[in-house]
Amino acid sequence: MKVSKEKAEENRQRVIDTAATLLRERGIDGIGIADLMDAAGLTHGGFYRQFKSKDDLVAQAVQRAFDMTRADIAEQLKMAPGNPFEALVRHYLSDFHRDSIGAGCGLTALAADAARHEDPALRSVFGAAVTSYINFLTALIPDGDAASNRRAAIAMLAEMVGAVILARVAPDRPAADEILKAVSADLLQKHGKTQSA
Amino acid sequence: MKVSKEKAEENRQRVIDTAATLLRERGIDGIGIADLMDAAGLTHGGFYRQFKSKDDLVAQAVQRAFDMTRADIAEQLKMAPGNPFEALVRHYLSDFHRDSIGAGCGLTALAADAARHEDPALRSVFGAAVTSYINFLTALIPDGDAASNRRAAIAMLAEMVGAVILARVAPDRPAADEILKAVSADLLQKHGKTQSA
DNA sequence: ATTATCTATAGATCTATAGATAATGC
DNA sequence: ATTATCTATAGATCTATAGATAATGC
Repeated sequence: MKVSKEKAEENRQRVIDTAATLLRERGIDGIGIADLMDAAGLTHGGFYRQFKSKDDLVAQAVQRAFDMTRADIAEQLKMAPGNPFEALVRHYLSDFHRDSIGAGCGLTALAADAARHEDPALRSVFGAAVTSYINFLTALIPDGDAASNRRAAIAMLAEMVGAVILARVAPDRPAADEILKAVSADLLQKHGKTQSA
Repeated sequence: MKVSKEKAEENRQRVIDTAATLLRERGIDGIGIADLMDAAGLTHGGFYRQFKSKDDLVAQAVQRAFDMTRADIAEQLKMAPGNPFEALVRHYLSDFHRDSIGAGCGLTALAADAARHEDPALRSVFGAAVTSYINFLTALIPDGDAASNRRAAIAMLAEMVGAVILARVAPDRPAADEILKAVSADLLQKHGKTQSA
């Protein structure tokens, strides 16, 4: 039953990865420790040697989700070196992002959940993610001076997060498509890019 | 123990009203029927004579939340007859809206939750709310032709919903203020209004 | 000897139902 | 007689813990 230290750490990481996905898919209150450990291939009794509490895991798993999204975005931008702004907009507002809650941005999946939870570690992870997104987008906007770029970055982040959330509850597929396309076009136009059809 | 038909209907409405608030505050999985009925001044056993299931109540309560927000917005616009667009933006992006999840727009409080629930009645309520918001905002935008106004309305809704959600998980109060102010300024500027300081 | 994981369970929830009660509405 | 609400409970969860087990790491 016991495994090597190395394997134990690997198991712990797999629990965090599994939770990062399942939490986004089902919400913080929507996944229990037994189901989660089962999905990671372990029994639920072993959970409390690796994590202090469910809140402890949730904070770590949400951090992991943001780290994975950040790496994913960096990779996407590397694949489109000429126009990182447009690449980001198209990636964030893609059908894939709308349809893959468990692999998508933690702000779209869990920010409303997090706003209700008081755990300081979790709140801190979300606060840092918002700050980090705003700084990242500010640097990506080519238009003007620092203050107006920061303002535009905040508006852009709100618009993208809102668009994905709304697309996920739109009445049907065409309505969801319309939301993502309208917001893509708005952002690309606002920052001086010609929109494609 | 039994009450009049009139009183029973009043009790049922109070349960829906109570749920409309508590669901927004605590999330769909965050409030149980016992607590809910207790908050409405009834015992939880009586619940199932009035509602088919928890899902049944949730759909009705979320509809009630949207109805209340719609009435609230109508009242706000009536108080600022000269400039309904600006009045809406300032109202939606107010500190009050950010701090009052239980009285605020259902899209900011529960859309991410709803995206995970498969109950058709609930999905239908959200789909209708998105459609209704878009049509309402389209009529409010003064700028141009129907197609571009609709696109701008979608972008505006996404931006406002995203801004309130982000402000609720911002790292601190100044950061939350900055988000609401930046998005207010962006929307008022975009549609030809001079922003006030 | 230590410890990562297991089985088993405590105690607190949760949704939903059964049957009793007592006031309404005929 | 009907029925809105009550008390009580079934059965399924949930978080967390206790103690056993067996492989690692000394």
